[in-house]
Amino acid sequence: MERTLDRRSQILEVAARLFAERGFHGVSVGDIGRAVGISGPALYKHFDSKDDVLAEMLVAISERLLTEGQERVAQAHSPDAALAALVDWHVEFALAQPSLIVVQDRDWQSLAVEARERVRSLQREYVDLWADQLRRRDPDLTTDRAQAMAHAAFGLINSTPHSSRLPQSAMRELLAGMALGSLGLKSLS
Amino acid sequence: MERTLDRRSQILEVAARLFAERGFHGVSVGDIGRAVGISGPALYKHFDSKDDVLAEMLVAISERLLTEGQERVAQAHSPDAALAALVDWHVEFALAQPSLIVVQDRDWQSLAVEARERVRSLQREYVDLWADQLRRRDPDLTTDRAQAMAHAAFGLINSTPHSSRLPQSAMRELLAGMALGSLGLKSLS
DNA sequence: GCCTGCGGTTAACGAACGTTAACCTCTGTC
DNA sequence: GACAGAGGTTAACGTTCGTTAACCGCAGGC
Repeated sequence: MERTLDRRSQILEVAARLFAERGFHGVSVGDIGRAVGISGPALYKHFDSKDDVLAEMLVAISERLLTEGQERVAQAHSPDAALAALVDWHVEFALAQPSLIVVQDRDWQSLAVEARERVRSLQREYVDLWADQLRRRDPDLTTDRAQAMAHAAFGLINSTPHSSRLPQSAMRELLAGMALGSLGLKSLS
Repeated sequence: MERTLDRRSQILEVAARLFAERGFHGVSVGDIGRAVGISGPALYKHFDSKDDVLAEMLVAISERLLTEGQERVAQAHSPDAALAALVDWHVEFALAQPSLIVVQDRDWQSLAVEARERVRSLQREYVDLWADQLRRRDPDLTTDRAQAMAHAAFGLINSTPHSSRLPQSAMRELLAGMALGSLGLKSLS
């Protein structure tokens, strides 16, 4: 069954899909309500506002990406292993939650200031998690350059919603291989 | 001076910047008018509708990316050289027109059916331009996989609006190197 | 067996949107 | 020097939006 998540989670899930398809401003609260089987203003029994739905969604993603990323880095025994673990994690997340990935880099600008700054700060920390490992591997790398490399790797991996023709396992292997290649790590196969 | 482009081009340019910042649905015709120094409905002296502005913008980008890409491939003497030329071209375009890059992959879904299909078709052709060169280089590559690789490379290169800390020439070199690395080509330096 | 509160409903609101209408002011043409 | 058209203006339109208000049914605790 599984469609008996509590309403709140169900709304978040469905709203993510709609936001990914049409953008935050392209989706009305009526659309969201209809998609979960309630109608319009009932949404306000669960959230303070439409902006709140987006905020909760984006803060949750950013936190999840960061904390799981930190854990995987902590368990790695070399910068190369850490980077491989980060790539695997990001690929896994992007393949499992393509809608969230799309919303995260398309609609964060629609957040109210407070939530926006929280999300930005978490994202910066996540970028730096990658950048630090890159600089441990190559101490000549400047911080700016390492951050730009992390962003580029995210862009590569986050492209997955744009090309869903491949089976998931093939896509996972392809994206991980390309990401490692782009960062100058030798791919396994 | 140069700010005496004809109004039409000026509107397209300014609208691209606004759409990139806030999304198509997050920008009103009043916003666009204000940004070019006229007010609201005056825009209709130059375009049939707000959708028309977006359509013209996106069709122009897609055509430009494709035709210049085709020319660069035609002048290359090997698949490797063709891919390097495509990477250089895409990087150059993304650095010169970050707003257009953002709008192109964020707001194409807001297009009316006709324009949307035209843009999609041009984009498919551009993807295949890349995919064909990848398959000439490695005949074992399936079409689906080659297309996914092209999309991933676009994602990497198109990440440039998200990280503008580096000087442009350093960014050009970084993105080109990473893109080639992701595609399995040996980078020059 | 009442009552409280959760999760719904429909109706209504003011604001903002895209667009149209009506009008004005130049500028170049015959 | 009348006139047409290009490119502006403000006022006004209908629609849609996010949100609030008022109301209702039902489950669980006392």
